[in-house]
Amino acid sequence: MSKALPSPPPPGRRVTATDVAARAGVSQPTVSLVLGGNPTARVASHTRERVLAAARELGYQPNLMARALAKNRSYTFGVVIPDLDNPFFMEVVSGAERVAAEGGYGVLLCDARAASAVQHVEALVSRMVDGIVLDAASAAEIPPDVLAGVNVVVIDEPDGVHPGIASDARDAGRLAAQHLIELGHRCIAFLGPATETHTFRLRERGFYSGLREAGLNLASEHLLRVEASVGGGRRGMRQLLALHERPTACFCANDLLALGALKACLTAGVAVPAEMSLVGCDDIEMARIVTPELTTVRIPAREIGARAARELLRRIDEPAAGRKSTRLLPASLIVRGTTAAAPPRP
Amino acid sequence: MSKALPSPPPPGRRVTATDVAARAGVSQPTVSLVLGGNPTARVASHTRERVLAAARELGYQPNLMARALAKNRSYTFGVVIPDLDNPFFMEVVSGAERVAAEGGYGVLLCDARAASAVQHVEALVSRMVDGIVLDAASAAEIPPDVLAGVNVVVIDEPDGVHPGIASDARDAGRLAAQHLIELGHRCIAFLGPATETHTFRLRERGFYSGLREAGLNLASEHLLRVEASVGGGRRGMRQLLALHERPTACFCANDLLALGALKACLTAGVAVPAEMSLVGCDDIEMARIVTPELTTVRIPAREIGARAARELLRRIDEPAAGRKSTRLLPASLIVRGTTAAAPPRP
DNA sequence: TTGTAAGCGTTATCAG
DNA sequence: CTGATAACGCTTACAA
Repeated sequence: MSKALPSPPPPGRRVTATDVAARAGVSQPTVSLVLGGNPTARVASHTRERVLAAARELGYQPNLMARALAKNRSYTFGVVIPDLDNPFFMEVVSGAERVAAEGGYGVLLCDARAASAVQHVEALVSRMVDGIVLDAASAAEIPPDVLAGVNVVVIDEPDGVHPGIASDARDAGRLAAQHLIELGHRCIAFLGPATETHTFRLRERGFYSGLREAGLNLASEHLLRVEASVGGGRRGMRQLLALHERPTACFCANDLLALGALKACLTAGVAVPAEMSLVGCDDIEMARIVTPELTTVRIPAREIGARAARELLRRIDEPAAGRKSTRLLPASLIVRGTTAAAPPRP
Repeated sequence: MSKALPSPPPPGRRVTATDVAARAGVSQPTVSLVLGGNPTARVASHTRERVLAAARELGYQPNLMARALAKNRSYTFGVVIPDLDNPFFMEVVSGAERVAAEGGYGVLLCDARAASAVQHVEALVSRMVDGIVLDAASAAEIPPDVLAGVNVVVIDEPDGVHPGIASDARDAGRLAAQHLIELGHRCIAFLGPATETHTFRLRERGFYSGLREAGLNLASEHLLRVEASVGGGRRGMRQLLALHERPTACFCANDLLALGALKACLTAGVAVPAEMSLVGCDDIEMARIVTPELTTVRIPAREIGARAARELLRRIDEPAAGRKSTRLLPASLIVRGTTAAAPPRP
């Protein structure tokens, strides 16, 4: 009789802390004290063990929604991404998801194509997320007041108001320019996305300044803005190939564009890299799969996602954290098969 | 004095239904009635408007956590995926996210590489998700009892206990076999992933039966199981190329493998499709980017994800829904550049 | 050390 | 039609 088990194994409902309490013969808050992981709360090891045993036997799992409501903390992040079909962003998501999961956080994924970024962010706030990873393009669409008081990290856009994790986009552009110039190219084109995000502007500027340092200029007809996708790259390159003064090299502001451009060249019978050198940016996995393999500037996508999540975690613990001086992640040139010395002038 | 506004604009906290009630001069539950979207509850249009006005002025957004707790419904789905780096799964996620978002549902993304599928599912249940989309490989790892009472849809594995959305994997394999046979190939290899999931087994079997129908057989040395990635495909094809009796064609159980195989051929100087025909499976975007473009069997990934989410939505509304007789989504052969007539026998 | 009581922001069940 | 009142499952003072 010393071991009466007052409560029967639970009915259909999920096991609650109250069930555990009943079984352990303690009050419900005591269960919360034991299992809540609150380090300041000391409880007799005697009862602690009883509670733990009861919890184990019943297979208790705390209800995170209830906890969220009580603690005003959902242990969830939101991640808003402009285009899930771009492998670059998937890597960012993947990196963020990993560190979030390790920290016990869930990740709510939002594709900004399906609904507007504003709607997504509002929904996330309604869900009491503890932080949001936002890409630059989406961030730009959001009126400042809806982001007020939200823990936000912006990817690739130091907007001055939110902390951000960014790659050294300027250097990325410059690296591409320098590489092509060293190979002897003098007539170089630029293919960029039509979106006006900071990163792409910087890649472009870095590229220009790289050209300028070598005394080169970009003919306006050699600057093309297209949709940021494989299709866009294809169309853009077709246009460049049709030009009277055809460039001998092209820097594409991201790898999808570059892959499209490569495809357009091969389809048109233009030899890469013999007649056209191509440099991409991002270094997505695909870059190593095409033939010839794509020369590109590597941006550490996974690392960006991981850092963004870590930054959110940090700011949850110490909300006082001043806007950390956005350290830039380095970009690095990866020379593969789509670049070669410029053909001799005709 | 007829328009006294009792409550000042809200302090730092988020606006709650109580704030709205105070402002509208009604009780808090009334606010809930008006904004809760409950169609059966009728409220005087007079007060309804006052409430709506107050809500608008205050910028009220209901707290979904609180709602979740009260309604025992979180308006959130979980999606567990074995490998976020496989574009096929990203498409599945993308499709699921879209219909979830349209239905007002959030999506918690879980990468089964970061943590075990069991941990992910337990975490999801703790978060009171209203449904889980689970890939076959992850589903296999999960003890049945942790899935008890959970609204689950399994991707590509009719396991008999949970509803599933699946492609016609058997037919996919058969289509590949028939295509290669029609091209005159007689010595055909198979490259599959080492994982033992239903879909891949079926693709394999369908492939065999396609061969058998033509009186062909698969030499055991022509059956290779490798890691389900580009690298795996590369290594597998290298092995095949080194064989004394080298096959003239190969069916790869997914596109990543096929792309790796293609890469291995091109690297080794083996002409595709002249000396080696390749058929992939999935039809990821990359398939159209490589040169030559990959012949493959199309599996409608996005549609699978979308249907999985729709099925969850359906089963939330009518939990009685019997295990819908998993209708198979058709696979279709997409002939592109990596297949050609078999070379004449030496 | 532990139990009691209050509260998180909703929704649901009833009286009035 | 509307307003109390009681959940939902948890955390956090505060008392005992």
